[in-house]
Amino acid sequence: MTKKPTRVRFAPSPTGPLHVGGVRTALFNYLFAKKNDGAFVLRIEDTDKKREVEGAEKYILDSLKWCGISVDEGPKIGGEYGPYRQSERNRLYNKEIESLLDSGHAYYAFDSEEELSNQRKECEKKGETFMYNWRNRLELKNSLSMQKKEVEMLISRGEKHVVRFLSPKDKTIETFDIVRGHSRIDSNLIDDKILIKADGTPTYHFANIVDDHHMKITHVIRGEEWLPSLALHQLLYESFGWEKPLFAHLPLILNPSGKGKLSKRSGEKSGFPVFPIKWRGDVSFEGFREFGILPSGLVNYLATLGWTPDEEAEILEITELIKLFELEKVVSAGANFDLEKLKWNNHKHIQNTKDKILVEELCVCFNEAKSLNEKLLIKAVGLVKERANTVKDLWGLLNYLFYDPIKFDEKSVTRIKKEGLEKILSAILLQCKSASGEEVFINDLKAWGEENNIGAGQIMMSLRVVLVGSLNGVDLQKIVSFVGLKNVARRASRFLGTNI
RNA sequence: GGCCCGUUCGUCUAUCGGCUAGGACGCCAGGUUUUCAUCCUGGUAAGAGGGGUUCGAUUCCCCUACGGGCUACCA
Repeated sequence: MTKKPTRVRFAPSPTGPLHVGGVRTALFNYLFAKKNDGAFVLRIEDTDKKREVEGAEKYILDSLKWCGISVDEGPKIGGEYGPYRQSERNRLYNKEIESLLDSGHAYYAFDSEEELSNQRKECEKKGETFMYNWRNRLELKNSLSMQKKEVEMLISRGEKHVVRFLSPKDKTIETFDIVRGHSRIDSNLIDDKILIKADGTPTYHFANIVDDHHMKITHVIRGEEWLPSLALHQLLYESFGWEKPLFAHLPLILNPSGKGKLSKRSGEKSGFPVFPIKWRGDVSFEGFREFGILPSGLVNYLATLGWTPDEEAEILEITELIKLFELEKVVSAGANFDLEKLKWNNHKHIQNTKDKILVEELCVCFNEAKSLNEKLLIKAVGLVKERANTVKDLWGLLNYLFYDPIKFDEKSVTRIKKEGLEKILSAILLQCKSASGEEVFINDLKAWGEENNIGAGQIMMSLRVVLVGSLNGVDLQKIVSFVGLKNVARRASRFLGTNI
């Protein structure tokens, strides 16, 4: 038997910016596809035109691209099984619903939304849940309870109607999920879900099954929020007589406190974004990119949230993640989002990233960075990057390499305000004028200290405060070499002017 | 409310019945750094509770508790 080629899909609906939960779902699909030499399909589930948000589809594409997740088939990219927007596949859904109607697995229903919502409210009053299924379908307005002629009449008259799935009675549905294993569901608890809405468009449940089948999807990897409808989906496959794909439901990403799904609000509360890149809509939201997170860092962190590679390595590029990925090893419990660990992960990725690329990302975060000399900026980034957790950190870390300190840290200043400070400062100024050059600046200064009986520590700390504004920063000789003697002299006289 | 899923250090997780419960983040301490950070070393800290099954349960089963998800002509 020849194995069918692996095909997975990521199927977001364009109702707003894609959030990290979605990014992780896409990532797991992608890793699984690439691991198995398969195809990663992007399908836009835009069946609900009311909720569609302009720019969302582009945002999804841009986000995936930024993360390094390449799409094999999808809108704009094309592919053998297109179109890849559900709104462009209505003909297919219409054709397929006919077959379910013919086989008796689906039926027409004429109840208005208002009627149903009233029923729902009444049930609620009694503490019950309204369910459209075997219990009550014969008391409602549909092609099962009405005469055939009447139904035909209503339809030919253009009466508003939906198509519902006829869920079976007294059946046990055995479901299988790669991360959760086997489960049994009582079909009596399933309702007659609407398959085709009154406007003629399909609902998620229907379009999803039809598309997965026609797009030859072999593995459905999606969020846990779909687990409750797994039985329904299996029933739908059976009704069509189609072979069903394998399912894997990913655990949800919870907010840092573990209470509830990670949301924009919970992110804001904890001070971090939940979107990959900047969203420009009616309101704009910052993304992880603007927050200073590298795509490789985000991808690495997200991949290990709910999955651990066999190897001990924790810092992995996407190509390595592909090699190690195993869907079977995905954990089943939800995971709290931990900013600290993301930052640590990102710190490691910064070390592995070329300075030039870091500068590009830095310019995304700070407009001001664009006005600096690129070559110098690259050099500066190389000097400070080992201290940075985020790209944004770099800016604060390299500031003193380009700008004279404006403020002097009080604590640092008190620490250097000792006997001999003025002498040190004049020595520094004098040293700047000497012809021996900047590369031996520190050595010469040390020698001067020895001759004058002033400790090297005091000299170095003083020079540091003069140059940086506080007791922080990279190796002093490196700073001197970077800024040049002219700047050292200016900073020293400025310090003299403001602090002495 | 009903249904579904889950529960190991504060957090992410390892363990496929033998455990002195391992690793990572964080935190703390020490070392390196004539500063700070990085880095290195060490430390801290866990099986929700109760019943079974078993020679032996973190691991298998049941109950309870807690948490999450779903319950739309949204996806």
